[in-house]
Amino acid sequence: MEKVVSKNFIEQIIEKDLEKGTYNRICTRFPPEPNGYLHIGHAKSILLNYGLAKKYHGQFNMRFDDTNPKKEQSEFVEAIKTDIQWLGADWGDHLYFASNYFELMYEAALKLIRKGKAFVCDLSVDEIRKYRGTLTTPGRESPYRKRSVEENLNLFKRMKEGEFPDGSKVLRAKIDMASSNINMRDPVIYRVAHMYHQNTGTVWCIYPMYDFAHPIEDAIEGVTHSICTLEFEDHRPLYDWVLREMEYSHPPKQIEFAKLYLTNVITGKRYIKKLVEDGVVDGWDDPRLVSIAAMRRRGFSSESIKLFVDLCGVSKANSSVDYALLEYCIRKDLKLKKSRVMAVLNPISLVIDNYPECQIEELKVPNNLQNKSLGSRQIPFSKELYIEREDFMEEPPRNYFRLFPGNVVRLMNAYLVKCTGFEKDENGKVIVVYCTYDPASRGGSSTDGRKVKGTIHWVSAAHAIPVECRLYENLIDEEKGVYNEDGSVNINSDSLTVLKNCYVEPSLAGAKAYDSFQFVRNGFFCVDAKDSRPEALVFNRIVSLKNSFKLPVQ
RNA sequence: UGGGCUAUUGCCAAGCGGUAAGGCACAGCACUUUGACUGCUGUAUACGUUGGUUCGAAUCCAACUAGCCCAGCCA
Repeated sequence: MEKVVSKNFIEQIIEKDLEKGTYNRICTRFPPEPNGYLHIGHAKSILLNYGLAKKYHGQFNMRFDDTNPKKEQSEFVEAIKTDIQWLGADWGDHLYFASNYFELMYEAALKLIRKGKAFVCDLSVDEIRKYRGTLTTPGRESPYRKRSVEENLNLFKRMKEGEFPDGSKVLRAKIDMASSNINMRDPVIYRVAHMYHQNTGTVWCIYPMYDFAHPIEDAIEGVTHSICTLEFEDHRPLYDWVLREMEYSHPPKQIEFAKLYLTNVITGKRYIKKLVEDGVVDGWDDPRLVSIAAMRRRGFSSESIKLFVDLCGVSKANSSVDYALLEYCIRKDLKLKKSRVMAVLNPISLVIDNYPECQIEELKVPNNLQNKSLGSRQIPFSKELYIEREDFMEEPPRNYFRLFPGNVVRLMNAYLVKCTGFEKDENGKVIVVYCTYDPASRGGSSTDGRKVKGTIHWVSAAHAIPVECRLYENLIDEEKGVYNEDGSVNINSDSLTVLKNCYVEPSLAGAKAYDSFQFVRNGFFCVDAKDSRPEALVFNRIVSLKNSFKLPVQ
């Protein structure tokens, strides 16, 4: 696997910290909120954090940031764990839940109150918003800001005891209502929410806000480098404020990097959710999406995603990576690792005139020509085959070197055949192609030194397994761009093509969990190993077929 | 004159005052049991703009421009 030679800016920060002894050993973390499925963007964060911990012999923590019961479900906790494990980010014993720190956070809040740095505020949501001011005008102090420490202590404890209804009171940090950074204008740090929490049940009815909880979570776990995305940059002063007020001895530092975007691909969780709910796609793992589950189903290996993330790099510049890079990564990873089998997606019959009527040969073929260690398999060869319709042309253009009347091609791993004729139906559509084979060319090598330029794939008609094949194109209509003015997305109506009349070689028989892939012309196909419908092998197009046959420009 | 951040080729991205790495994409050649793969070659007189400092600037300074983020009791 390729190595990114240069060091990204986070690695430079870490190395400096290690050098200066700011930290003896680093600790990173991935802190998802269990409110949905993970996607390729999260993979960048996971692999970044895990990779850093590994590279610098530190620790990687998995932590569910479950401080808001309104949005979280245990179903997502399991899905996220599955995805992260699949990606290979091993958290060892370090699996944590922010909700397990609720007691500590409560005490931290108490400490803040005692220091006179927090107060209970009775303002309503709307009032708080009005008092907050705007981007260009300072805010005004809450009338409750001057409550005594004792009163605040008393009120906050009663909030915890469940005495007050949702929305009636909040705990706020006492910072600076005139700050140019709106996050510092006495931010709410605790709210009342009488509801069931997926981890703590009904033990609590007050929950800490992200800005208060996160630095404490990091500090408790001994996280040194708290890596998050750019939109949290404005929160860093507050993150540091909490750490300072709580007087931690070796406080973590927050570092922000740019999110990963893919050109013409929907990465926003909000949009993905809508596509799932509207039935545009058939679930969170629809192969046209870039959720981890979808990519896994489509046939991406975790190694390919790791490669992709590495090649994308880490910076603070907003950018959008080309999907072609992802395709490159999966090709690169699978190329030598997997067996290549044959399948015909758009079949046309090929009859070998001089091949004995009832003869069937078992040909031994290598599983991967470039990797002999993958061994070989037997596939049947007979008089009647299926070949790809595009591999025959009645009147070939210049430089076409596949099958046409009079031309010789190699049937991959089988024989050299010469096209002798063809037959059309009443509509003028070619239905069968005739040829003769050279028995001496078994295996595909000519005996007389002839150079055969064309090689095509095939399956034995009598033995091949009929399957349904699904070709997945970009879900987005690239011509129109991703988003409309009203915020809706432009769906490509041809994003899923179901080919009913496809054939795969018999070695794939019963392969309901077949983990292999297919190399057809320039196309790269994976057999869906996770498909729950064994009657339908699903082929996922990973690489566009746009280059499958390049006619010379006339 | 609200604050914060960013700007290097079609797309990512190194570079940290000494004369523009690398990858993807693209093009050409060679090789080839799939026109793939592989190998080789080519691709920014140019670093958002304009000034300045310097023997020397993508790197330092100034001004400007463009884009992204922030006014949740979300994370």
